[in-house]
Amino acid sequence: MGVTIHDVARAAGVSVASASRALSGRRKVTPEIAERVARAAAELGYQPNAVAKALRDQTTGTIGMIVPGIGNPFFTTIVEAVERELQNSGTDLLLCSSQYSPEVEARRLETLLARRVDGLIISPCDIEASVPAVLDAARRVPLVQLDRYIGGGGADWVGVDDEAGVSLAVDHVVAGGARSVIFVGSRLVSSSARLRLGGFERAAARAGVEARAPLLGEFTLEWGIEAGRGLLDSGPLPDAVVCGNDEIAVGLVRALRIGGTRVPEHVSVVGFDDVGHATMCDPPLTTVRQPVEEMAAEAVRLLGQVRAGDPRPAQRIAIAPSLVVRQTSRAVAAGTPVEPGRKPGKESV
Amino acid sequence: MGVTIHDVARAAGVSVASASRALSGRRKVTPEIAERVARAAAELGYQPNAVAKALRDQTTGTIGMIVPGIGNPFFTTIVEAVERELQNSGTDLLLCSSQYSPEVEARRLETLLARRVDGLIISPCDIEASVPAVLDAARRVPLVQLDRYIGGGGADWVGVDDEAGVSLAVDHVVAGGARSVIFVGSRLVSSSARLRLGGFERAAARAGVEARAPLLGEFTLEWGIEAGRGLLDSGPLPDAVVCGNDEIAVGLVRALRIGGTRVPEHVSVVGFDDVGHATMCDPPLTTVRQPVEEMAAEAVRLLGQVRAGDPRPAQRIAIAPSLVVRQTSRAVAAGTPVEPGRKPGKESV
DNA sequence: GAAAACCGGGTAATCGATTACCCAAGCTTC
DNA sequence: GAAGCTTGGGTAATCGATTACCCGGTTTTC
Repeated sequence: MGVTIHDVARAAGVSVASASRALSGRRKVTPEIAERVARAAAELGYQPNAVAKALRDQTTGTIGMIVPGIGNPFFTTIVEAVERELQNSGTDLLLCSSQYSPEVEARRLETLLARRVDGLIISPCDIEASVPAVLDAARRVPLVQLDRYIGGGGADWVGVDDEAGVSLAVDHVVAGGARSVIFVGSRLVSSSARLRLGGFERAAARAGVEARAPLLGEFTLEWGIEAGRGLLDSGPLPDAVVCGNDEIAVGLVRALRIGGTRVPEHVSVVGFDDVGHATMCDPPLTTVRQPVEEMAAEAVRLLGQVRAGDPRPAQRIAIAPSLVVRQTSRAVAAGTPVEPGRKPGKESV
Repeated sequence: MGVTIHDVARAAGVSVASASRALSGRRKVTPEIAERVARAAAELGYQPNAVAKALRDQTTGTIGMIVPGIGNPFFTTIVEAVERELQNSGTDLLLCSSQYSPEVEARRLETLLARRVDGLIISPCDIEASVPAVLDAARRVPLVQLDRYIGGGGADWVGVDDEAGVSLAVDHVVAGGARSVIFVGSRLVSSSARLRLGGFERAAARAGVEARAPLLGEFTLEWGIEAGRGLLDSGPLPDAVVCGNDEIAVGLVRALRIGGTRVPEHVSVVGFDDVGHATMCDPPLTTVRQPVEEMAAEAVRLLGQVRAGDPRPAQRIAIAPSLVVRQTSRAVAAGTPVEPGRKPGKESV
């Protein structure tokens, strides 16, 4: 291991400067030297040391990305989109997971900064606890928040228009005849969680329908199942459930159906994200689609413009989502009156 | 950006050597200097440049990991396990996806080697096409294959005993009364695909049951659904289906049930991996569990022992899997509940 | 024909952290 | 009291690639 440009230069019988120039082509060399250097490099299997290059150039050609977890298909999808976006720019991605922990997140930020990434794309796991580490990082290096953001502004952000997305969902189920609706989402530790709940409440009020007290847990299938059971156990079902993401929606649908409730005949369910298995579940999920490719492209573009510690006020770029109607929501035209879902066993409240 | 140890030394009024020693503690300094340096470093917000350190030390404190895709929950699970394993060793992980393409994989290997990772953990996407790049990398840096491996040996490997796992599955369905079985897996581009099919055929022969011609596609839910439809369309169903992984199994179960076939009453289905949503699907999936934590621990341990280009013959460490019986396979003896306290056909988490 | 411009090659500085090596001061030891 | 040891600080080399700067030779220009 470790053939350096000095070895190549020696083998080719030239100076390191000539070897470097021949290999990089940044200054002309005679064809003969070019040829000798190329041959020597090939024979020795020379591969430039990116660490040395990074030190000299003061740029590593890498950008860091931190997401809350790689078990969630939404994040893996967006990571893949960012990767694709970076593909031909020659920079590559250092991917980290914060494991939904602000402490781990802060540590990851530290090491990425120590490794002198040229930029950072982060989806901060906690709207409050993530603030200091993210602001500090934004002071040192170009940083763009993607999907989630920290409270108080202070760093640029690209994401979906969560409120608009939830409004689409609410308006859709109301158009399908729903008079009572409920939101099943995650506890309010992230911006997404808050905006989606807020959007839900405003949209329900605007539509003049009954909004039940929301159920808040995690962005997981498990929580969806649990919430579905909870709904079944606690009196008459609402006409529609708007979920914080697809994982919750899939779990919820499953729990409802196992409990004997028909979806969408008894209850409409709408998800959020449209990634992973939304199309593949049974029945296919009506959901709000996040424009992941555009979000990734926009994040990368913005990152190229941001300067570290720029005093310019932070931008927030919210991209419009769209509703994808599949089979967990009632058709708009169905004017049949709402019929209460079948209650299993228990009576309550 | 960019406060160096020189700045700290100047602010503290000492030499860079003293500053370095005070910060690293690798040689004694007077308490007074230690104090002054610590204060200067804190005030300036000094953070050592990992790039410079790496160049000087000839070690980066990173290991690279390449998996075929981060969309597959098996790979994200094993990545998380490796991350956990590395957590307290101070090294961190550069994660890459080869996107199931040997060309992308070769490029990723190049850039990881250029960045002088201290080691590599890779699940090569193609048993044949991945060979040259992986062997070349193994010559330059300690390398351990995890899960999948390349043909012809030449690099150490840690994984599950695929043959034994499939045997468990076959023996289980046979014990449940199956007389005809079929394998639904992936095309034979990876070692896992080949070993699982081979194991299936041998186990079926040993058990003396009819083995139908296998259906081979991708390790995806989509392929599982397609294969399930294919089974329904092509004459009498076998008694049991052994799947190449859980994604396939979940898709297949869904397709069968939508087609009116009852699982496990008409057909038993067994998956492989036991990650992601195996427990959460309906009905919960009987599957072969890969001991992911042990595999990750073993891979990291082995990586610490491997030398680059070691002429010693490559090791293959196959860890024994276990069968997790849930509700997609028939009970071994009629009337015995497979999971005590749970009724088949009723969902529980 | 001389000055200027150009061309292509080499030497050494640079990036930042670490540390081999040197040196001065204070001890110990006989 | 002199030789030797210990202690702790500073100077400069090192890692490898790039490039500012210099230099000798050739070509161009007036």
